[in-house]
Amino acid sequence: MKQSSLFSKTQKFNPQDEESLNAKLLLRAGYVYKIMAGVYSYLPLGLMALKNIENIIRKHMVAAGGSEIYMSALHPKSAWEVTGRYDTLDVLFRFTSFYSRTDYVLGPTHEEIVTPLVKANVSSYRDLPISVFQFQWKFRDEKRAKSGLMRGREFYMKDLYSFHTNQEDLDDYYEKMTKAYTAVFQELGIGDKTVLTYASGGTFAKYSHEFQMITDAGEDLIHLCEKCHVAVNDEIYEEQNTCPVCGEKNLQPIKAAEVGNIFKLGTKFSKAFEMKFKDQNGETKEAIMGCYGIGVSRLLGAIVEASHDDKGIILPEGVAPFKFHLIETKRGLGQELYEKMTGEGMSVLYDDRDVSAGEKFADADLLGLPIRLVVSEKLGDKIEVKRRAKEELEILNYEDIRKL
RNA sequence: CGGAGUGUAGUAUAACGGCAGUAUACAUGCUUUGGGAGCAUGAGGCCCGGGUUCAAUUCCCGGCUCUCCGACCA
Repeated sequence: MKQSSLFSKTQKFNPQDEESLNAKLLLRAGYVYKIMAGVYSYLPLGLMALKNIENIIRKHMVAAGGSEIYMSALHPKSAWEVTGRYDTLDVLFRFTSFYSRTDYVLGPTHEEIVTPLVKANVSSYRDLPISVFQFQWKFRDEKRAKSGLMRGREFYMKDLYSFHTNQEDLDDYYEKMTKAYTAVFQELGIGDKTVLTYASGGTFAKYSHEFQMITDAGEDLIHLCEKCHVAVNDEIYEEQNTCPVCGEKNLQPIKAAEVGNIFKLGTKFSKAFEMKFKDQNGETKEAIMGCYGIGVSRLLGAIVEASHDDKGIILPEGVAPFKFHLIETKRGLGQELYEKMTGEGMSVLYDDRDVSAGEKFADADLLGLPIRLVVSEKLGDKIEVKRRAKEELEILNYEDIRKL
């Protein structure tokens, strides 16, 4: 894409009413635009990055047997009355139709919607297990939105729900999902910083598991076992606690941001909605459920928190909206290379704007695309290559670029 | 929701009880082209409501907004 036709623009100054790094950088770089506290519009670069994260997650969910669906964000009050959460869930956005005086809910999560849906499509053990997932904007009336994309009132999330005939089958699938999540964060480039964390399990399990990315920008305190790369959330941690895997006593307290959460729901929702099936013996049983979430928009914020320098964002290749950022020091100089590269299917943002070279360099650092290419008169046919995450410059031929 | 702060142009900021200034971005022209270039010209602004005052962007009260701390977080 040509940068001259890119919708968003960079900003020279940090916004004065933002403290968090991800908000400052993403706003300045023109990835997002702030509407109000905890609510952002996604501009082309931000949306592309978001979709890249989404696609990586989708790939692993499909590989784990998930079927992608889309459930409405607008919910009837009645669904939430079934579980009693209409009255008890404080983050629930409720509103009333001006015309009919009907009450509605904006979906903060989808157990109340997915359970009746699966009920309508499952009647036998032969239909199970089944897992469905979706990507969707969720709405939660957070008392205090904060930290840029990290805690918003409207946020993008992947939520997957699994339904099983028995506990062992849920346990197996839960294990499978744990592996899938690990693979997702690895592919997103934050695998080293993201640890499986034991958290409160609710009524049906001893633990739930969070995937916590270590960062000072996080809200959570976890106790890390450096040997096993797992942690215990402070909310269930007690002094005598040891690593749940190896028994190590000295766990390190450290701040982290929750980027994923997997949870065994048991029969809580299948009971409420009477989501039953007939087993081999013709007996009627309630399905056993699990749910598995990943905060997609929060991940974009978390990745920026984890990967930046004083000049701007440094995006991992799987997330970056483009792989290459092509800069020309004189107008038109990069045109030919740009056409050649896009002709061969390479992902390149070509800065063809009529601005000074200095401004282009500064913007390239701010946007944080993985590989910067420079063409100039002094280089001739050669191309200067610099990785955003590194200092070194290389002067290469086109053939070398192709190998990248 | 409790506490603290904040609010001036698209963005970042300054000053002031009496014509609101600068930088940047924007428009036009010329110059320039490897680290946010230069000159000239132009357009653009005091969160809302009330009070005090001859006069309020400025002081007072209330509201709203955003940020931070806390509480909250299937």
